[in-house]
Amino acid sequence: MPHAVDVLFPLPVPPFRFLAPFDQEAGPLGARVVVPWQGGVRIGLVVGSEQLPASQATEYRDVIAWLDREPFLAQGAHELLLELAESSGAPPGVVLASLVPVGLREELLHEVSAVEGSGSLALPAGEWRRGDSLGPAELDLYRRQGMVRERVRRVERTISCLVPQRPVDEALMGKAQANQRLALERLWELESAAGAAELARNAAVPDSAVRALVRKGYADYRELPAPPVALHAPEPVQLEPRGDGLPKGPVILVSGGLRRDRLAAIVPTLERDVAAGHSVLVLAPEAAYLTQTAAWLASRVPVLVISGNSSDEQRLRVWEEAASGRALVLVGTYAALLAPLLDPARIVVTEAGSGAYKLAAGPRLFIPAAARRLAQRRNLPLVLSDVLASPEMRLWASPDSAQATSLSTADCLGSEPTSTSNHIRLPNPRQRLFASDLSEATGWPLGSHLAQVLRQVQERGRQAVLLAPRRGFSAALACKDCGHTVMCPNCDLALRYHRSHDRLRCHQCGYGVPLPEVCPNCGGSSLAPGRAAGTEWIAGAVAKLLPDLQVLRLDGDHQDDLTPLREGTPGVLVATSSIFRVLPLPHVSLIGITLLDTHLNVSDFRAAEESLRLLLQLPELAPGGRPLVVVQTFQPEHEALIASTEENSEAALEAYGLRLMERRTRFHYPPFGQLAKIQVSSKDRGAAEREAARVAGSLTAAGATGDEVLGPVPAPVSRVRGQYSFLVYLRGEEKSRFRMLLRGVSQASGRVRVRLDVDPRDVAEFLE
DNA sequence: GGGGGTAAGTTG
DNA sequence: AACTTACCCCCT
Repeated sequence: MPHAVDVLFPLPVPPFRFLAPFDQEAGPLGARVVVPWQGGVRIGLVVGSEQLPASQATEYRDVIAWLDREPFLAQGAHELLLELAESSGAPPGVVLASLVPVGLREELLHEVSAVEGSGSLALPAGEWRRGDSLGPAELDLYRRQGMVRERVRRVERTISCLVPQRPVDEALMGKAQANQRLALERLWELESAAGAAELARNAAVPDSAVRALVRKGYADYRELPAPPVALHAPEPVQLEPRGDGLPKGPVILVSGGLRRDRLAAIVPTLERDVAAGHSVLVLAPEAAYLTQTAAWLASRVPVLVISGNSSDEQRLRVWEEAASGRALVLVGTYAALLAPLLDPARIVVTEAGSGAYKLAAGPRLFIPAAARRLAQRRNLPLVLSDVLASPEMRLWASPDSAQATSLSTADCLGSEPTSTSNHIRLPNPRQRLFASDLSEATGWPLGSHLAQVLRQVQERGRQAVLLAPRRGFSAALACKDCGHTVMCPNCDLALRYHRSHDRLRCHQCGYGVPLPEVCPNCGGSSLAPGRAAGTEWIAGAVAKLLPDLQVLRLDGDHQDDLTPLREGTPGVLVATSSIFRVLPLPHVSLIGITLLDTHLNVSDFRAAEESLRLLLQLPELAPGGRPLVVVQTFQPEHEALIASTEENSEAALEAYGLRLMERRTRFHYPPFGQLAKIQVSSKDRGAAEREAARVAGSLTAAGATGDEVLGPVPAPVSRVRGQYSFLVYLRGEEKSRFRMLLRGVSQASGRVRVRLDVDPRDVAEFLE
């Protein structure tokens, strides 16, 4: 009987079916295959197979070649991909594309030859020719008639680059050729671009303009040899193991302490795993944490690293090394989740509550949740560590969370707030924290309390870090006469004022204009910065307050060299949250948060928890020291702030953690209820609104109640990059019913885009 | 009619 | 996503 396989591609299309030819030995599920695709070939992953009656065999095309004899990904990964697609509402191919960073887009040499007796002028029999020597239509015809044999070979890795061929000339000076001219000028500046689409993005022109350049011979593709790369080995940093390993159990929590402490509590177990010949998968939320985690682990165990920053070649090397079966610890971001580790002992998710684990594009997966599914599927122990145990972590660690989907919190709440068998609580570093009530303190953006301790920093020759909520000078420029705020032409957002460049810039779309001299609304000359201060303003205020002290800045626009601070020179650093991505500053004695309310007031049910996590992470900036923390806020009595300042912090945090759980249960928020955000956007406001109403209507028609469907409502930022957005929320108690309703939401229809986020991390945030 | 652009449809 | 086809607009 003919053997059919279902093949998944890293594209937003469903799996397609092909026939496994008799003359080739078929590989297993999870192997990669090469199949006919448009005018050429493409690599896909086998996710299913079936024996077919001979009568149906003619409907499908043949697999050209099997690339693997073993599954290409971690055991069970092909099933996990389909499961994640189902739970996230994204097409399975999109999940594949974002979780598997290697092996699916490799360059292949495709060759064709005529089947005996069917030779033609275009394709002589018995002779192999390059596949692209036949036109797509011709190849398709031969394929349909069974007249062509095909084979593929791996080729030396080269990079196909778009390079300029001729300079801009007269023929491009016309108005109609403006885009092409822009693109060509950009290409000469860049010297080469990774492809037409990339150049088009870079030069902000439609990609047809770039294609026109290639057609006219101004630019062409060139194969440049890929530079050879070695396996990247992290530089080890000493880590002293702590305790004698983790308890046994399906899910272990490690909370409290510094990141180094949590890793130190985990590392004895990893050493034992490696000694027993096993490998371990360790996940980190972002590249900066990954580097540090890998460096610590490398001092105790053999470590491999894979991240979004790794090159294709490096990832491929890591993939091969992982599959080799060597006992090692693979440290990576989401790109490591499906790596083919042969015999893993466990999965460790560091910073497991971090919002940075939420994928920002493609399927909006929350990686710790995906890791949990993988661990469950393979029956592997899962270790979750974070400074604060989130409600998700607590639920997953509760004894019967595997069955219970919308369970009562009784199991979680019933446990004593002391150490349980599967939850290691490390002592939190004692913080000296002072909440400065902005309704009492005078001065802005440096209130009187903060100013006072800053003066002491100068007097004593110490260092301070001030955390600002945004970069730039101020969040807006407004007219004092008419009240007009200068807005972005593409977005429903105020333009941010950047004083150092004398410009206004949009932080959402990148639009920028020189500082207007008069109000664009009333023509008056009373434009002034709004009160929401950014790093530039705060740095200026510090310089004014402490004229003799060096003031450094660290944000997305501006990165001062921090070496003087590391060496102990007195100074003040004004930074955004990007400070958490650089190495710690051991001499800091004061940390100021200029406005905690920006965090507290985020429109999300996790806002308080995230604010507390921010406060608890502050000691990471100066590990070993015990800096004074001054928090400016209009809400000094906020529970998150109270929880972090309690005398007996472990007990207070435990109590607060359980309160968060209880509240999420009561309001049926995730993980105790289901929540999905559906964002409908279009350049045409009316079209977006109508489509959103249609989505909400179709949910209702499918049986959703008024409690379950909320909206449509205009998005809090109603327009971004020229796209108007409306939001519909779907809530639910029972998972299967929620999934059923969600399946009815179409992903795209014409010029209106529908984007789905199951369990959103920020309920109001704009989806890219 | 040719060139540039956008929209819509297809890929097995 | 990548690519092809259909169609509209503008210029000469």
